[in-house]
Amino acid sequence: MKLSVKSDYAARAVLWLSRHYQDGTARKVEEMGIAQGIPPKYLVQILIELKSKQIVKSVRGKEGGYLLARPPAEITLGDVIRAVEGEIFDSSAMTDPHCPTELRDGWRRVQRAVNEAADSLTFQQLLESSVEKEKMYYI
Amino acid sequence: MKLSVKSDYAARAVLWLSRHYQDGTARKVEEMGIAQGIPPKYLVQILIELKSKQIVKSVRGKEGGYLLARPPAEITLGDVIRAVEGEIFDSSAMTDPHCPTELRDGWRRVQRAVNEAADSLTFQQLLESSVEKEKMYYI
DNA sequence: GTCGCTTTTAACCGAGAGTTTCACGCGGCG
DNA sequence: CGCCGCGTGAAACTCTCGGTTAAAAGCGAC
Repeated sequence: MKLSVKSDYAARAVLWLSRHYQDGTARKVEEMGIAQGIPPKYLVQILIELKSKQIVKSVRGKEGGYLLARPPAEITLGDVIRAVEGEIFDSSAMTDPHCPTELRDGWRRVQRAVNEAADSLTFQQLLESSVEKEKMYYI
Repeated sequence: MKLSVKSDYAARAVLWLSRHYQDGTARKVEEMGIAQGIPPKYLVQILIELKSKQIVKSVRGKEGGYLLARPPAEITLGDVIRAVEGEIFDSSAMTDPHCPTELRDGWRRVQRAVNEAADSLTFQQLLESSVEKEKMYYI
């Protein structure tokens, strides 16, 4: 069970946009891609999916680019993952009739756990966790 | 993020062996495969991995087969998944230096959540959850 | 209007992992 | 010794992921 790079890329992009959320100005895909080590041509696809799920907005033309559709505090890690991947923690077991129901309940239980964990983590918190760390250095 | 069928198969196999744990007699892989809807030839490979992780034992020769290496109460869902897949919830983000540390901490957090969920679920509990359900019918 | 900059969309492709099957060697029980 | 079922490696097959290409279209400036 491994997380796709796509989800990681998406999260990086949103986190990066979160850092620039204050100024309310759009950022170009290319800039974002280079800054975060993401192939820009690939990043485009991801951003489009994020846009269709109302997580980011876009403006066209010169001085165009992307920006968050809502404040970082209202975007959770779960939102982003679900946007690019379907349901977090999918499994063929969920639909396979051969899978015993007891086991399916088990899978659902860990599924719920990962969902709760991902949904209780906003990008605002991620930002603050970084400044939290900087404070540590002052001690 | 999706669970491989392999993990599902492994869990089904262990659950099935758990049901027959009492009699302490070995069960053939063919029987198990057919009963659980798992390609027997594939199941063999899975069982070998489970055996190398001390989750099941095997006996050879006629009347040979597989049985649990320890009671169902001492086998967790996490044990089984880790046996056939490496670490549960792996991600390239964990090692990629381009991934911001704040985000990496986020990933680790959900990783911990899924690990705890999987480790706190023993096959004994899964078995009991099924009889639990039968009791529901008596109401 | 049109030129240059950007996003948007769809189609495409290579690589690699996951799944499944095959063939054959080996080990123990009767 | 002979049978039966585990043990193991490798071949074939499928499918998704990661990434690229190219064309279409919106927006602003001149």
